[in-house]
Amino acid sequence: MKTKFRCSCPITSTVDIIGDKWTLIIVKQMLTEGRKTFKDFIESEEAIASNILSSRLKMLEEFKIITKEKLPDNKKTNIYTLTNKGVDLMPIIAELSIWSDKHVREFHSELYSGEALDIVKNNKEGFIQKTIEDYKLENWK
Amino acid sequence: MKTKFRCSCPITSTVDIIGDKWTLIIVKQMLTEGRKTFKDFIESEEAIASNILSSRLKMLEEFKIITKEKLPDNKKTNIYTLTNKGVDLMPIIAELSIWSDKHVREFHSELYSGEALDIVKNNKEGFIQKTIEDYKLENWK
DNA sequence: AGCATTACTTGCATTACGCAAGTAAAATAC
DNA sequence: GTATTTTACTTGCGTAATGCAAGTAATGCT
Repeated sequence: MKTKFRCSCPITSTVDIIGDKWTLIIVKQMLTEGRKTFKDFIESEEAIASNILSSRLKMLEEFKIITKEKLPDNKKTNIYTLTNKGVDLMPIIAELSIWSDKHVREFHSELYSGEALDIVKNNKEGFIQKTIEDYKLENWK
Repeated sequence: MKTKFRCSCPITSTVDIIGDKWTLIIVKQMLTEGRKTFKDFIESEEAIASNILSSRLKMLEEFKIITKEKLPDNKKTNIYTLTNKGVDLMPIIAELSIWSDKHVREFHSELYSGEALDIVKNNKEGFIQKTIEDYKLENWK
């Protein structure tokens, strides 16, 4: 997986990295669903295939968006953790959810409506900061 | 091109629509580069292939993100215009540029640094609103 | 010791993307 | 008014990304 940048446009270059069907979904699952192991991701609602997951985790590590480590008392389970670069994707994820709530519902009536959506709509910046803070407290011990 | 939604998560559903290599690039070109015809997009720096462009424009029309029309004095050139749903993608695009400026530069040293980036960093909300306003004034006559 | 779990890899089918060429209709040039 | 160019595509084909099912190796659990 060698990412080639199409040009020098910052927007296009970000899409070159995270512009696929799975990368942001994995980051979302880490930030908002507490997933951190291979198994966690495999068992998610979106049902990513294990080969795709494997290649994406590798790519995310290469770009320093996540780190991979083992806990001292378990030599089997890998723990994937978002770096600062990774949690900084939260504003993008928040905007995706806002756009969805406003414009996707029309085409997808079963879209989830929950408390988190109301919070992000009423206090976007606060929600982003709190999600990041909570993630760090829980995972950056 | 039939978009199937993977699940009821708002974030995942937005990625189901715009999560590919080209969709957001086309929207960016409309909002920030003034492109509006097939030719405009073909001639862009990113150099999209004409068959991909064609299929994306169709998809964007189906999702009501853009409209297609002809000017009264020209029966050949189609004008593509962002709808309200389309311009509402601007916050996502702004966040992509911010993340890029902060975290992509490390891997892509030729990344463009321009006035627009400074503006978006200093006054994100203002920049988003002004870009949308300017687009509407120019294209929604 | 034996079974289950975790984190993968491998093989193959399908869908997305990239490149080159071709086409039809309208606009422009002569 | 005929010829050339322009615009907006489509078609064909090769490569890359994704999806699905099965297999594997090492660790942890009983």
